[in-house]
Amino acid sequence: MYDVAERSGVSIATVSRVYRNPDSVRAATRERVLAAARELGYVPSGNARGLASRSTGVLGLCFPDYADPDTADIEDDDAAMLYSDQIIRGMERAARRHGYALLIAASLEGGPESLVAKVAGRVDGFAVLARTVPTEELEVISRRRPVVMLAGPRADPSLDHLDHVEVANEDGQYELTRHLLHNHGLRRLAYVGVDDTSPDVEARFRGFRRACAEAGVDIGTEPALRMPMMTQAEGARAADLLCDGGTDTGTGTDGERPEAFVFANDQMAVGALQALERRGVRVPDDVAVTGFDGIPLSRLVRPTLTTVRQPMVRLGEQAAELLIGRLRGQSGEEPVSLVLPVSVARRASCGCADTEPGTFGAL
Amino acid sequence: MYDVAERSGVSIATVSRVYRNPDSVRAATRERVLAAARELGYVPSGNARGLASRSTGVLGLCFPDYADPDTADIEDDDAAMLYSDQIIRGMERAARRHGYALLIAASLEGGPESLVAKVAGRVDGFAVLARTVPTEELEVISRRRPVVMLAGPRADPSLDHLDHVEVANEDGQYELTRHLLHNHGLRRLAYVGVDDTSPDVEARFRGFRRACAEAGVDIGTEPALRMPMMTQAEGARAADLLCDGGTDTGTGTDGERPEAFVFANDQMAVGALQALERRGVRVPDDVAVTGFDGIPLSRLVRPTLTTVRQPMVRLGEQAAELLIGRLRGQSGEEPVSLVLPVSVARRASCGCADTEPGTFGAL
DNA sequence: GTGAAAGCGCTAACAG
DNA sequence: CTGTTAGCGCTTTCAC
Repeated sequence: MYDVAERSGVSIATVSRVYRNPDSVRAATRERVLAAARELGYVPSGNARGLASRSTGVLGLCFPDYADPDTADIEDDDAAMLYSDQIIRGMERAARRHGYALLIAASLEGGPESLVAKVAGRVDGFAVLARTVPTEELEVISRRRPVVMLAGPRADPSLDHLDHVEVANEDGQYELTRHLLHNHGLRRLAYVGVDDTSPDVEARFRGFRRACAEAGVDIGTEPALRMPMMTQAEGARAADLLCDGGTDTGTGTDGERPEAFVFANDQMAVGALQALERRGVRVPDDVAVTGFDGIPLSRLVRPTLTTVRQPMVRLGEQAAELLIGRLRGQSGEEPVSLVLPVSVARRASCGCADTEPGTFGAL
Repeated sequence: MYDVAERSGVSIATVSRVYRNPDSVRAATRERVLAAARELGYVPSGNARGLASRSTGVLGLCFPDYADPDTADIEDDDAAMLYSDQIIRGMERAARRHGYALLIAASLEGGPESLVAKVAGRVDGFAVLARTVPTEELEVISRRRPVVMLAGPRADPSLDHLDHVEVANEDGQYELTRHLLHNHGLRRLAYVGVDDTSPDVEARFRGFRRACAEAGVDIGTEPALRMPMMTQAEGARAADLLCDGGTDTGTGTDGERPEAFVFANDQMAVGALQALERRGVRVPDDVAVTGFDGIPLSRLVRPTLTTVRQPMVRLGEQAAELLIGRLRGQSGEEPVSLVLPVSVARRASCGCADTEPGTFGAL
């Protein structure tokens, strides 16, 4: 910058002005500066800028490196769009609309200084996919810049002051379950959750229970099954267990095979479809299967999977909007908490005709 | 940082050491510092750090905001994974492996200071999707930091010094065309390109020509058709034109409908499938249709689309590796140029049985 | 092992 | 409209 100033015969202040506020500089001067900059190959230092102006014009996003090994190599992993990809997309778009760029990093452990801290130090504010970052670290960081939590509701009270966006897990599962109950007249439903108690999954289960309770179907207070992980492999295992009557908790089935397997996510449901096909159990004729999430894979499997679609792109957009609102000092003091609506995708695996666009109709 | 130093009774130099090189500080001191930092909610400033150490630990990526309006709202645009998404994924992963974060921004016009410049100023090096950034600007920036071009080959000689990675467009199209020629015995092939001459598309067409020439099929030196854009709508229009004998250039068909429509990308091919269905022309019985890219949609349409799959995730990974190599001062002076291999996906639209995993087999 | 001091490259008043 | 002058918060020799 000093060189540019010298070469164009002005002060560094003027060079600075040319970039930050072009109109405040006489056109001729401006051209001279720009020309010098071009000749010198001048690239303004974002760091120095940020330091001096205490703001970076960058938003951050931390997400888990969620690579389910089961799906990792489908199509060289080209086709399977993960949550994080969609959130990234939404957030980048919204950020860009407001002139921000997006810094992304999957969480990674580290010494006293994790990648999160590194990201945090380079952005004006950032979003975190729930449970990606140690609570304590988040707490510390959130004292200095706006942070919004994504998807997982405020698990920890020490994080209650954070803004937060999630999807309607409970309502979605409730609607789906009602569909099974009322439209398909099913009664013996088995819910498959996960050991590791996740707020999202618990909310979904609550929706399931509520629907069952309203229909007078007793399914107990616990999922029929809790698997250690929410992967395809575990989904397949769950299906096997359920078929073999390996459980009698909360299915209301007394060992009989349930009429519907209600999975806490699509991954497991897809694994189940696979296992059922292997065993020769027909879906949906012999048993209905449902998932949750609406991942692209859910439309690729046969039968197509009935599920609850989450608006992940919107999630990312909302995160950016919220952060930018905070940065502008709008959105008062109160922490904001948004719940994005979901929609039930009725497809073949519950016995519906798959009328959904997509196979070709969408084109 | 000064506060942390004071509170823990050390100098700022020591605080700095605790974060950058923990082992150079006595354990007791270190703990004291860390505790103070926690109490104060200290978040190291990435900017100040970068300024002082002249490096950011961040890689950048500029991509076009490629939102084909035709596909934009499929499934709330949740399902359609764009190129950029895959490249982002690959690049983030590779960057992370080496301790870098990734700063992303879709290109956007601006005053003297575009978003690109902003990104450039905040990263140690970055990748650019071809034709996303004005050549001149790139030239200037690349004098200061490593830049790698993605996908589009060195269009401009002033950019010849840049590293660059692309996919085997020509070979891919060549293989696909040979398949049509030899395995399906087709002769009257029509290639559909685009007006706006793109290096990728030209390379693909060269592959097409080469295969035709080798098989003794004359198709002239120009694509049968060049559409203004590579969208579904244009693909549909192209199919109509071809069916109506609206061209007699280079099809070798003299107005008769060609036996195969070879599209320069999947988008157009998908649009064509749609148009053909409308007209009652059966694919592949009446005419074969092929695309290029291997977008997820190509597996969702019926018939599934025969195409050439590009390894976009690898592209992103390579970009990151290349940059990091440069930053480490490895990879000598010479610009590196990589060509990633592609693979032909033989699916239903060319008359092959779609044996490809994915519908269920992949699970 | 720890402190002191000199910048890193830019922005933002404040004068002129 | 343009120049002067302080820092912004950290890293980094170089002493101690």
